[in-house]
Amino acid sequence: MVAPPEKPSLDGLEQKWASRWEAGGAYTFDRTRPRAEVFSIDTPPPTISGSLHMGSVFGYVQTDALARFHRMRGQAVFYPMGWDDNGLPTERRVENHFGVRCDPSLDYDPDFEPPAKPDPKRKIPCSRRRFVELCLALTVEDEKVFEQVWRRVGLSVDWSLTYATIGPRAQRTSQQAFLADLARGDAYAAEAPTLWDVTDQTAVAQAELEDREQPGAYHRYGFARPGGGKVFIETTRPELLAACVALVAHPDDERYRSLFASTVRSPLFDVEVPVVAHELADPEKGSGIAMICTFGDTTDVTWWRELQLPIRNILERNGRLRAEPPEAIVSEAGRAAYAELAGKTTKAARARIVELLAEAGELDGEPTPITHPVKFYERGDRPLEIVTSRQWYIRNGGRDPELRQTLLERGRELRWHPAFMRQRYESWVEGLNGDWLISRQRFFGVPFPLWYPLGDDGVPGYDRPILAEVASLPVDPSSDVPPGYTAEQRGRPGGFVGDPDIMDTWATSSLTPQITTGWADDPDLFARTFPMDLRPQGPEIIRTWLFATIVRSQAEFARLPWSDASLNGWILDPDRKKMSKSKGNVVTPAAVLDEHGSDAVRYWAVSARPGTDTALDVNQMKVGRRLAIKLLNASRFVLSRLPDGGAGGGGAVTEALDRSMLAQLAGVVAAATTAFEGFDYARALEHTERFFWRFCDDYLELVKARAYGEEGTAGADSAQHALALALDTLVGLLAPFLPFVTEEVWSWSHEGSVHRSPWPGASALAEQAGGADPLVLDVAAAVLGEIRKAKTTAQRSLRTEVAKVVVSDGAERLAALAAVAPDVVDAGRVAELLTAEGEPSVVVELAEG
RNA sequence: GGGCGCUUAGCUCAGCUGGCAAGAGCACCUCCCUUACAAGGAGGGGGUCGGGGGUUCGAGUCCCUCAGCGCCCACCA
Repeated sequence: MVAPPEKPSLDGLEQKWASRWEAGGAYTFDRTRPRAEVFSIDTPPPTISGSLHMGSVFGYVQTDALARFHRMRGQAVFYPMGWDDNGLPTERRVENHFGVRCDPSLDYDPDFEPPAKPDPKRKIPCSRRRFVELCLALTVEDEKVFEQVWRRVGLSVDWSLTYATIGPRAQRTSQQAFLADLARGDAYAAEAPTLWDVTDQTAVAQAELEDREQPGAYHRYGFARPGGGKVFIETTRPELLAACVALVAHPDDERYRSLFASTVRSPLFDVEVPVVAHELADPEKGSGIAMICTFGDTTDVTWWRELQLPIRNILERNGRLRAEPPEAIVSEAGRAAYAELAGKTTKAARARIVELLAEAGELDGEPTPITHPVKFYERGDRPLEIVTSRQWYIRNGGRDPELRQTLLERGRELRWHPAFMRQRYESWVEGLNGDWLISRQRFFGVPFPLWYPLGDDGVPGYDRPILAEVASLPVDPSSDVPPGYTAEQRGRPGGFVGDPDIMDTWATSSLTPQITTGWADDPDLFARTFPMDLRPQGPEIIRTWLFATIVRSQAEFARLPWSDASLNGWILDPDRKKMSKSKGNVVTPAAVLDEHGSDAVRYWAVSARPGTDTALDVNQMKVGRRLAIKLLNASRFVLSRLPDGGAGGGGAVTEALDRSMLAQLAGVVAAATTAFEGFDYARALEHTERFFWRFCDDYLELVKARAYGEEGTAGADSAQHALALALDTLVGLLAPFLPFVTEEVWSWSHEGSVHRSPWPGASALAEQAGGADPLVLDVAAAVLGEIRKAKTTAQRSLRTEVAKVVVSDGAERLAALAAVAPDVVDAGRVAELLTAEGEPSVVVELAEG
């Protein structure tokens, strides 16, 4: 306990208290507590290779306010922090940072050093193991930056519970969960057409897609009908003509009905393809009949599958057309035409085939420019292609109506804050069109814990994988040896090979509840923390993180992983655009924190309604700073009036004004508590803040003279007890929002941390208020307000003496006023206060001066 | 094409189950060094609550409809 300084200031509070909290273990999770007394939070692990921006601070601070509330309520708050460091974003960053690229065919060279001057145009190849080492080195640095900002804004996480998605615990959990999924049949491998990013050369999942409007053109050309004449199709992908396996029209389309079950011949390549019927063919689109290629888009995949068409693949994984033409092209002219396209990118091939079609007189008219949505990998910059490959999947209801229904029901069971966010979950689940593809042909991530035996012919036995033993996890099949084999047998006929892929980063992130609560390795902790209480996150990752987490929990536990989910809003720049790096409007948190201070920035974040998009508003931070300074000064004043500087306690509150104030405060505590219980931190703050200003502006002024002892000891005692009680209550109510300044103020009159003190209770206040009427304070404040107004209007100082005040009002309000008349007289410097029943009015007569 | 959210003072936003003579902060204007606070305080001006219809004694608050903005989802040849 330290007496308040003469001139309280916010300077230095952040460093001072952050280090004391750390040293004192203020936020350490008490793992002896039973599940019922634990509040566990499934914190989003930020992508540490991404830039830190104010949007992150925004959401995390809101969650922290909730964490602090629950901690003060006496719960053991389980609040870990994770770093999402695996996956493509880190690989990209490492490639650019060090000027290297991963070449898995290279042997490990421990002496390999990245170039001194990285050249983005000429990245030096390095082995997979070395590449992963570089990734790990860089992520460690990135994590430090994030941790510093989180500590700076005062997140009350238990830093001993930190994890990384590439760390051993996350790897073990991911692999163990995968093996469990595999055993249950919730995970499986399949060879199938998949969406493919040609730049990163990996498969991607439905959840990672986004549509982008792209310029394109309809190209119209004809297929030769059997009896002569042509049937014209329109396509935006003419370069896939060689991959065409059929034409399709709607079964009811009169124009093409006669062609069904017949065949037509393609231009240039002279390949015979059937004309088929399918409901998905839209008579309104183009010419009403479409080319089915393997594969131009996902509709092609549907047609190919449902109509059982052959596959005619012309696209390599690098996005270029294959060197050899499909076997179906037999004519010399056709093979020559294909040779013109071989090896070209789709874009170049498109340009060339248009020329070829035009030269051959096959193009009907000029291509018609259009813009149309094209699927992209969300992190990619070239359109996705579809290639057939062997991949791992996890069942997510995309092919199983029963599971889908179960997952929808889980979504309804979950309490969403705000509730409307559930709509996004529902539309996502309802729109699923396949299982979750979790394998990625990349390097920095959690490997699949299995190997394949090699036959005597050197061909992997994909249908009989060798699984890792759970006790051996985590394993890396590219360096570890499967049970029953020796290292020398790797890659040899009769030996084995490791599965080369890694898991999608969401396949790990979807297990954050399992990772943090110790599902795989700490049954005691697991029992105390799972299922968790709260999943806080951004709305943009409902379809990925939130959904995938429910999928995994449903598979393993057949239950929700948490009871509540809170969704924060977007941060918009002052022009109401969503902040993003590409727009160059990102403000770094460090700069903002430096300028305004943590409590002020936190105030801005927690003023925003849950789930509401919010502008980055510097003004709001200034308001928060003002509130913090006000708290310092008001607290200093209150404590200066208390005997022993506030260390004493107890005593009775007897005066009407004091009791009325406490009665109002009791209502505020109740309202704030209710709001917090409903995860509405912003409303809790609003109630508290409104009262706090009323307390400072009116109550403190009204009670001041009495607190100074000008009205005798009894009145002073009552004031002092009320002041002490109110101050402790207000500091407690504000603590979740402004942890630094409240801790400072608390330390002036208490030992220990306010953040470990009990959340204020309404009943103790109500007891001291003794059933007093909240109206009393309101009436007193109103009259005082009129007196001030009179002085201000007269352009006189507030110290000006008042000769006479005549208050006219109803009996009830006059009675209230009578009870506090001496306080009003003192605060207003009034010589004579008269009252009369009648229409409400306050007449103020200033003294001469 | 389906869905969700938003539209309240110049700006950023509250206004929860209908009672508001419409709020806060910032900005603007006036005044005040008052012994907690000049990184302050006291006051003031400013809004037909997006448009239109309806329910109701009463609507910013409920219903319908239209418009604009943002977002989510969708099999977009």
